[in-house]
Order: sequence, then structure tokens, then C-alpha cells
Amino acid sequence: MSQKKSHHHGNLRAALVDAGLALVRDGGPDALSIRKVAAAANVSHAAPAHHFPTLAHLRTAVIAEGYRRFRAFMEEAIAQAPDTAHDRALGACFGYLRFARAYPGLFDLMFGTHAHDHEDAELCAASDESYAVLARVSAPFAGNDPADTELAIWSLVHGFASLAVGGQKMLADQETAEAFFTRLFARLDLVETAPATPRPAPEI
Amino acid sequence: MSQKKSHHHGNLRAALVDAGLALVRDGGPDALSIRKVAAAANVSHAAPAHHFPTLAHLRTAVIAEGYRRFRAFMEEAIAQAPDTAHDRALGACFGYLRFARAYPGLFDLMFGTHAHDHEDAELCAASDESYAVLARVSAPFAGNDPADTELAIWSLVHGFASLAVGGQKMLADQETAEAFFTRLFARLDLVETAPATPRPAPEI
DNA sequence: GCTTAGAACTTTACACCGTCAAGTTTGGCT
DNA sequence: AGCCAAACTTGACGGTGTAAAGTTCTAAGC
Repeated sequence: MSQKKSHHHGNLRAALVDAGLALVRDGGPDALSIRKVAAAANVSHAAPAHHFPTLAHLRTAVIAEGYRRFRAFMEEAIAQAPDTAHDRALGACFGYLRFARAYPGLFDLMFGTHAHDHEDAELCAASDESYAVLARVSAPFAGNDPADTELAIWSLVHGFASLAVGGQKMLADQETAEAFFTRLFARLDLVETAPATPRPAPEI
Repeated sequence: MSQKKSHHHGNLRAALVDAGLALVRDGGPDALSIRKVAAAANVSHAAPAHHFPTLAHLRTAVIAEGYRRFRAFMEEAIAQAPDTAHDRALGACFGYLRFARAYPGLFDLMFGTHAHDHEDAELCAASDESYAVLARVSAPFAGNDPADTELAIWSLVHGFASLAVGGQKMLADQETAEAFFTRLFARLDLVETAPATPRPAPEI
């Protein structure tokens, strides 16, 4: 059925994306090249063209996989956190930062301006699911404008992560970063609204 | 003296940097190429080598000029703001955002991971001066930890700007963005310490 | 079971890129 | 005047994305 097996190679597409992730991890976004992923998968330099007509398409697939791992990092950090709204939001930030630290090149590829297909269905699905995690953990803090709180947390953690990846001094280690966010969350007036009826019961 | 005039061209270095800024403005960081800036300056493809041994050196010079304009944007916005500590800090953020919106490609080049010389003296001077602006406007808010306040404001505005440049929806127009920051600054508990003696009076 | 259509892949080719290695021109200093 | 070194040109090499054409194999239809 969905065996996806190629004639000669046997599921080349996934191999190319895997090789792409390795290249980006080792050499940053600009190290991602069609010819190199082809070489890594032991196929000719033009073989990827059938799966990814253009470099932008390959980037898109790598970025989509990046968002999946990104989401996994956040979910895992949330799961590790104490079960309070405050700690879960903080946990999402921790996961965000850990991902940026674990995959700096991929992080830059995902959020930089390297040309890719923003409308790609697979990418949109993956990035929407990532953003939904942030929206979910900031939902309890609808004290002021919920969109404001969401955007504030997102900007804060994304800015910090970007500066850290960009090699700015100060952000030192992950431990220091998490301590900073803990202090900052204590400082923000995250007024926690009653869970707004934990959900109006979808009724069907 | 410091005429810098070249034999044939007459100050090629500046022309190459200018052409580089135009390329980045039009086509993003990856559009910056040695051969294209050479063509734009009507010199051979190897002419830039004497001024910029490598693409990374050209990038470094373009980025340094970017920081100078970046700082100018912030200074101008601060000058336009009412003369209160709160409004000046907010003004710096406005300038930050206006720069990112005015030069999205340059912004990404400056803060992305494209290889360049982080130790370059000219670049370090320009970026230090930019960071000093943020440090200056956040200095009055030493309510908690001064470094924390500085880093929080920096992360917040940088994250928002990065997301906006990255094409994320929502950040719509500059007006909406500035309104968001105005609300957010009102929400933060920016406790303003006594100006710590408005400056110990440099004496002299 | 054979044939055949088309997908998957290879080969070849082209334009562009960064960079190196030589030449050539030119301006300024002795 | 003569020379030298800086500024620039020319040419070449390997690497890149991508288009076009050729080859091989799979799977479906009869």
C-alpha cells in the first residue's frame, strides 16, 4: 500500500531528508545541498529532483521535520513540569530553548529567511501543531488579552532562543537560561483566569 | 591621507558594500555574492578579493553597516518619544521593529547564522554601540536585576521582530505592533529606580 | 506470461558561484 | 626617471542548482 518503496533505492525521500538534517546539524542551513544529500544517499546528483523538484522543496521537507521535533521537545518539557498552568507554560519555554540549543542550525533554517514553500501542506500542519502547543499553555492566562499573552510569551522565548543561537554572549548554558525564564515568569503578572469552564463540553 | 582612493576605481570598498546592501535588500542574505557586487561596481569578478579576501569578509562589512543603520533607527525613535524612561525604552523597541521591517533581509543576515567574522573590529564596534542603546534605555528599570530587565526587553523585541521578518502572520502592520508593545510595557512591572544620580556628573 | 507505460534514476550539459594563481596596469615614492 | 607595490584583470578549478535526454526497472493490463 503506502510502502513507498522506490524501484532501486527503497524509500529515497526519507533518506534524503535524514541526510539533510545531518548536513544542517553539522554545517548550518547553507550546508544543505541537493548534491550532498544525493551523495549521502548514494544516488546520482539529479536523483532528488523527482522527490524535490527544487532546493526550496527539500528545505521545506527538512523544516517540516524540524517542526515535528520542535513540538516533541516542548511536549516533553511540559510533561516533565509540575501540573500547574504556570509551570506548564514555563516548561514549554524550556522545551523551546532546549530545541534551539540542540538543533541550532535547524532552528535557524526554520525561522530564517531561506527560501522555502510556506504553503506546503505538510509544513503547515507541522508548524500549526507547534504553535498550538504554545497557544495551549498560554491559554489559561487570559488575564488581559489572550492573544497578547500568547504573543508576548512567544516573542520572549523566540527572541531569547534566536539570540542564543546567534552566538550572543550571556545566554551561557541552558541552566542559566531556564533560571532567567523562571525569574521572568514570576515577574510577569500572569493572572490566571478560571479555566473558563475546562471546555464547554463539545456536545457533539 | 585617509583618501582611500583606489588607483582605477576610486574607493571601491564602499561601492561594494553599497551594492551588497542593495542585493540583500532585494534578494535576502543568500543573494549577496562577490561576483554580483563586483558587477554592480563595474569591476572584474576578482576585484573584491583585495578588499574582502572572502565572502565572509564582505558579509562582515555589510553587517557592520547594518548595525550602524540599526542603531540610527533606534536613536531616531527614542528622540521622537516623550522624555520619560518608560517612553524612551518603548521608543527603542519601536526603532528596533521599524528597522526589521525596513530591512528584513539585512536583519536576517545580521542575526542569522551566515558565516562571518564575529571578531572583526569594525563589526564589534558597531554592534556594541547598538547594544549600548538598549542597555541605556533599560538602565532606569533596575527594579529587579538590571541584566534581567535588559535581557527581557531585548529578547522580547528581538523575538517579535524575528517572527515578523520570518513572515509569521499576525504581526500585520507596524501600527499594530507598536500598540502591542505599548500594552505590554504597561503590563510589565517596570519599577523605575531613582535615576541612581542622573549620572555621577563626569566632572570635567 | 508477455508486453508496455511510466516512474525512478543516471548521464550530460550549462550557467553561476567562491577562490586561487598568474598576469597587467597604474600611482606614488625614492 | 625608475622602480615597486597596490589595484585590478584574466583564466582556471571544483562545487552548486537545475534542465534535458537517456536508461533501467516495476507494476499493471491483457
